[in-house]
Formats: sequence, structure tokens, C-alpha cells
Amino acid sequence: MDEILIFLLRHGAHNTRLRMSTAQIGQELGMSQQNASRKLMCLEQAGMVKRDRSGISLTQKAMDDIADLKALLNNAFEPKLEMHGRIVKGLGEGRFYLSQDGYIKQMKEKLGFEPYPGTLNIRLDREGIDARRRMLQLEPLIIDGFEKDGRRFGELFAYRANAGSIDCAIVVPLRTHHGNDMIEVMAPVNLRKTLRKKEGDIVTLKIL
Amino acid sequence: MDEILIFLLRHGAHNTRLRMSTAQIGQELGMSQQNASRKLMCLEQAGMVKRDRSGISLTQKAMDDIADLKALLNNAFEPKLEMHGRIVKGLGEGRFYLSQDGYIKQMKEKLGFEPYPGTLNIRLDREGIDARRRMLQLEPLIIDGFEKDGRRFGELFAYRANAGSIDCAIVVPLRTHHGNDMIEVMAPVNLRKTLRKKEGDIVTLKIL
DNA sequence: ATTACTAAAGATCGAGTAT
DNA sequence: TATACTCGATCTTTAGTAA
Repeated sequence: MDEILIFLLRHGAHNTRLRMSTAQIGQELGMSQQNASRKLMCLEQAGMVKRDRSGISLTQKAMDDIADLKALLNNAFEPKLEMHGRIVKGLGEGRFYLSQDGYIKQMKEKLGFEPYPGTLNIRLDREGIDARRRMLQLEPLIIDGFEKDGRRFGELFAYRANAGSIDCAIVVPLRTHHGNDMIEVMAPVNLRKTLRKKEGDIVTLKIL
Repeated sequence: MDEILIFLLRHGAHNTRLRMSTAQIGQELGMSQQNASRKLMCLEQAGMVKRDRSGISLTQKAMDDIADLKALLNNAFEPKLEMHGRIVKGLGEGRFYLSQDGYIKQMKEKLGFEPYPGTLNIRLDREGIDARRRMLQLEPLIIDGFEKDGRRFGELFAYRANAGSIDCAIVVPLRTHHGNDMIEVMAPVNLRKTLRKKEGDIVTLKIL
């Protein structure tokens, strides 16, 4: 289906009514006239395409969909966000949260790794605070909240990142008590040990 | 097939090896584990995806394809190029070239209209020359060259455009004897007459 | 010339299951 | 656990043809 939309876009059907027979379209896409005709009918029914005697054109709805795809692709290729900060002592809360099955299961699914139980707490430098703000504009991986033993575990936003060459993720609780200069990082391993760092050392994070 | 590529991209398989089972992928995409497995195999065979024990990743080939699509989409949303110039007398060459079946057939196919035999010759103003340069950066519609009666007809680059509200195309021969302030415009109709213009009048072209 | 219906061929899918 | 095979069901495509 997409194939036809991209074809129409490539032929300028977003600006111009495209005057082209279903036979021609079929030929260019390596399919039969009948198939091109049927697909065009489907797209019309789905409100993606309009046809009248002056030609074929893409609707706003189609363009919205295409714009979404465009945003996704641009994001994937964009230069990565980078931030620096110093390791600070955490309150051991990270360890507690990352021991909850309700979180672990989702993280494994959505991030592709099982988090080491414990987060690295980083206090960002000035540019880091800016980068954090820009990071929050990105589409987060959402870790759903849940209830357990009468206690509420809130929704988390996670952003894939790199520390050194270690895949990790920056976690932002939806309601946080941290200041905007603080981030928590989780990884499949004990980051502090693997990176051979101690409290006060500088860590660089690349957001993916 | 595309669906899986986009999914992998969305999950960062261009930076990170994605550790995710075919069952998980299937579930997230609303298809069976078996189907996800099979599609992944196809993509692997097509050289779009690599898999090893550390996870799934997109190959350069896949990224190239995605980059092409990205370029197309960005182009589609970009503000259109516009150029102005004055009608000048042609040498009647346009008429000769646009009477060649070898060209006509392709133009009908690739531009969606059969060109009126004759081009409008335009001398661009200063900004127009700039716009022309930017136009040449765009992806052209390529009209292949051919041989006929022992004579060589060269490859042409064409760019869809609008003059007034008339769909047309700017044609650039690959080896041109024109200066960089000249363009030739072809359309399904006699442009000069339809626009009610004469030599020396100003014409505005919007590149699509 | 065009578009689109029908019916049969062909491709794709999911359930069950082997590895 | 995991991936991937077979096979019958289902969806898609084409050829033929009507409109």
C-alpha cells in the first residue's frame, strides 16, 4: 500500500494532480493494471487519495502520515545528543526500583537488556542541562507504571544512550524529586565499575 | 517487509544491536512469532539485516535505502523553489527535439503529459540563476538518450514545475550550449499562448 | 482509450511442532 | 528458553473481460 503512496509522492501528487492511468502506474511499479486500480481504490476508501477527472492527489491525511514517517527518519539520522556530568552518590532508590519485576520485564522488552539493579546518578554540567531539556523533546520509551503490595510505582520515561561504549538508558521518572541537573542511568552492568569511575568523576553520555 | 525495517530503526538497530526475540517483535507488530522470524530471515537474505548472538542490527545497505527515502520525504515538504525570467526567442531546436518519439514516449511516462512540440526559452534574473543552481541539486527525472538515423540524442534532466497554474517541466540537456542563465520549459500546451505572453514578458516558475 | 469486476493462481500467514 | 520448519487457511495478485 505504502508503495503506491511513495510512488504518488515521488511523482508530485502532493502539489499537482497526477494524470496517470492505472495501467501506467502498474507498469512503473511492476504490477498489473488491475492491482494498481484496486490499491488506488483502497487508498481512496482509506481517505489517503482523492481522484477526479483532473487526476490523482494525496490528501492531508496521507501527508500527515508521511510527515510522521519523515520525523522518525530524521530523528534516526540526526546527530546524537551528548551530555557530560559528574557521578554523585545516589540514595539507593535506583536499586530498589530496578529490583521490581514490573519494571524489569518491560525494560528487557523495550530496551533490549535487563538492567543491573542500581542506577548511576549524574549531576550535569551547564550544557548538560540544556542537552537534557532537548532530550526530553525526543520520543521516550515509556515504561508503564504499576501497583504492587498496595504501593504505586510510577511511569518512567527512558532514553537509549551510550556511556563509553556501553549501551545504557537514561531514566526519568514522570514525577521526579530530582532537580533538572540530575539524571539517572541504568545499564545491563554496574556502570561505575565497568567504566572504572568513582564519585566525582566525569561521565559522558551519548543519547541515541 | 518495510514494516520490520521501520520497527528496527525505531528501536535503534542502526546504533545498537537490538536484543529482542522474534516472539517479542511479532507481538509488537501484531503478527505471529513465525511470521516475524520468516520476515527477518528474508531481510537477512536480502542483506538488510545482520544477526548474531549479540542481537539484530541494520546493515549499511538498509541505511542507504532508508536515507534515500528520507531524502525524498524531506524534498516533498521543502518549500518550493521559484524562479523568474523573461521569454527569449528560441532557435526552434526545442521543437525539433520534442518531436522525437524517443523523447516523447519517456516524457509521457515520467512526467505524466505529452509535451507540446516546442519549448519556452527563459533568461533568468539574478536570483533565478541561484534558484537554477539549487534546482540542479534536486533529484532529476532522467529522460534517457537514444540513437536515431545515426544521430545521437543526449540524456535530458527534467524537473517538474508550474508556470501560472500550468504543469510543466524544466528541461536541462546534459551537455548544453546555453549559459547558466537560460532554461527551457516544456508543457502539454503551447505555454506562450496559454499564458498570453510575448517575447520579453516575465514568467514565474515554481519547481515542484 | 479507460476503470474495475470475477475467478483462479499464487503468495503470505498462523498453528502446531521439531530442533 | 529460543528459532524456524510444514501445511492448511487466508489474503493478494493476475488474467480475462465487462462496462
